[in-house]
Amino acid sequence: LHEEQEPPCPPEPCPGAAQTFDWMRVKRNPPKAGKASELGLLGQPNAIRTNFSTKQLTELEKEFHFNKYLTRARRVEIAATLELNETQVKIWFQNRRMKQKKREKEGLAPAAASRAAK
Amino acid sequence: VMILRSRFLDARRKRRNFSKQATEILNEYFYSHLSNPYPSEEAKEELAKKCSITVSQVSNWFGNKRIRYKKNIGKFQEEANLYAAKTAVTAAHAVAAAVQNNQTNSP
DNA sequence: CTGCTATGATTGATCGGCTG
DNA sequence: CCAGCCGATCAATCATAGCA
Repeated sequence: LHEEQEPPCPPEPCPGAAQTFDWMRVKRNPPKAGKASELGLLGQPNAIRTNFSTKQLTELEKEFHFNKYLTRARRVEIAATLELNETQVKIWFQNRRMKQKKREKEGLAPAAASRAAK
Repeated sequence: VMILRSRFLDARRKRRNFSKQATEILNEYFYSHLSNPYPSEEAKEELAKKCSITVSQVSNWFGNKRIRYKKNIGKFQEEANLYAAKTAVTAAHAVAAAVQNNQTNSP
């Protein structure tokens, strides 16, 4: 357990002045997903989180069980079929793999928790 | 519209609030590391054990806490001061020990 | 019971680092 | 040099818990 104390005011309690640290200023660039073509108007960066339909999720899930990883060809095919861009399909698989790993890890911890304990 | 987004009522999303003490521990860590509230994987495991929750839950907690804190710093000011004071006591003990150990050699 | 806020979890997408 | 992946995180949203 480490800690690099870099406080601008270590000795002074700084009453009611919780400063603003860098992490509080972090701002993510708005999502650029979606298609500019379907937006007659450009300028407005589609900065909205895409809501996948149940049908799209079902197909993606089905494909995932077939292959955890996509080939370029398969990705293009799926993107076209589901009306999503390749990036969205690629990202979906990436997130899905992480989700899978997370599930596996948690599904095998609650039961066993005594050996390496100490 | 049925709001089919029901996601099948995510059975697992039937949460329970964490225990008062677990929240206490998490907040203590958060506010004592306010300059960088990003616990390492090891720290998360330790917190998870102390709070009797999973590492993922610790991650979720910090993720939500960071976002919500910076979204409205003012709303957490009270809480921040409360924990700041608490950790200050801990720090005071350390300082006291240091002083005591330092009084032997003073010009 | 009604309404609103607090909070844990989920997830599409971003960020930085590493790699073939 | 560059696209895809990983791991962590963000940010918005969902659904319930909790309280007046």
